[in-house]
Amino acid sequence: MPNLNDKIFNCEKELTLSIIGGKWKMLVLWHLGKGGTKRFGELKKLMPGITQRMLVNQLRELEDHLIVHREVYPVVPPKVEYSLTDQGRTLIPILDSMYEWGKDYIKNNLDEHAQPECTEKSYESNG
Amino acid sequence: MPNLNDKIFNCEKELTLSIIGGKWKMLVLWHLGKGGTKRFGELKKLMPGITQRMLVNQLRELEDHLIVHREVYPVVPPKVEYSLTDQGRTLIPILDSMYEWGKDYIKNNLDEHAQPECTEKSYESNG
DNA sequence: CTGGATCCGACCTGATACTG
DNA sequence: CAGTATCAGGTCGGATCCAG
Repeated sequence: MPNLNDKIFNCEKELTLSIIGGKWKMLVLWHLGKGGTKRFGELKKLMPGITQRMLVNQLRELEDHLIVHREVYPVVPPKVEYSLTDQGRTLIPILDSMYEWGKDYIKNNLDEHAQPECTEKSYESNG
Repeated sequence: MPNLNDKIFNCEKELTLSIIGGKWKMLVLWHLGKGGTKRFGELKKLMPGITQRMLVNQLRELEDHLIVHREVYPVVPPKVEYSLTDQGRTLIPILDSMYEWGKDYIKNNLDEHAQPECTEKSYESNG
């Protein structure tokens, strides 16, 4: 069992989990998968609760794991764009499954009259 | 967006993640899904690295979330059996996806000559 | 605009000892 | 056998300040 960053896993499921498991990683993946390439500021705007530090942090880890691509434009007002790699895109179906499962879970157990916030499947709005 | 245990989620994916996201939860789910009902001691034996405290802990959370069922037998040497609920079983396909993804990830990126430990799909050995 | 560096608190995880 | 109680360490997440 290979390890990722000096972490040992009992199973490859845990490797997968460690890649998408950060508090904000799935949200990043979601927005990138759904809206395509985004600038740092755009992502930040899309995730109201996140701090800069965390966004940079999560983005970096995703980049290290070859899930997102970081394109730096050497212009005077710095401009950096983030997008999913091909490999990152393969994660989307899993996120969708998790989204559906979570939705069902709410329906079956908590069953409150709350409206989910991520109603779009990531495939759709991307074109 | 309902919350689980006083935790707020940005999306139902995160609710799902919070249910399977514990360090040992997926392993528990895996063993229960693959091997069926198991006693506490059996689970502990199946997860060499885990401590009693953690196993109890993870099992309790899974139970609270209605993912595993806990059957207590009032006998002199205490006997407790754990099994997946119907709802818990619906999580297995997601774990399988994550397993497959992780396996591919290793193949494509780390590509070491290590042998995975969880080679069985949870469906197979259970039925 | 994008992100680095630092400090800090909360929570998760773990080792050990004890109990019905 | 199956837990509970306690104590301790480490990692994660977050606020704030600084820089190219």
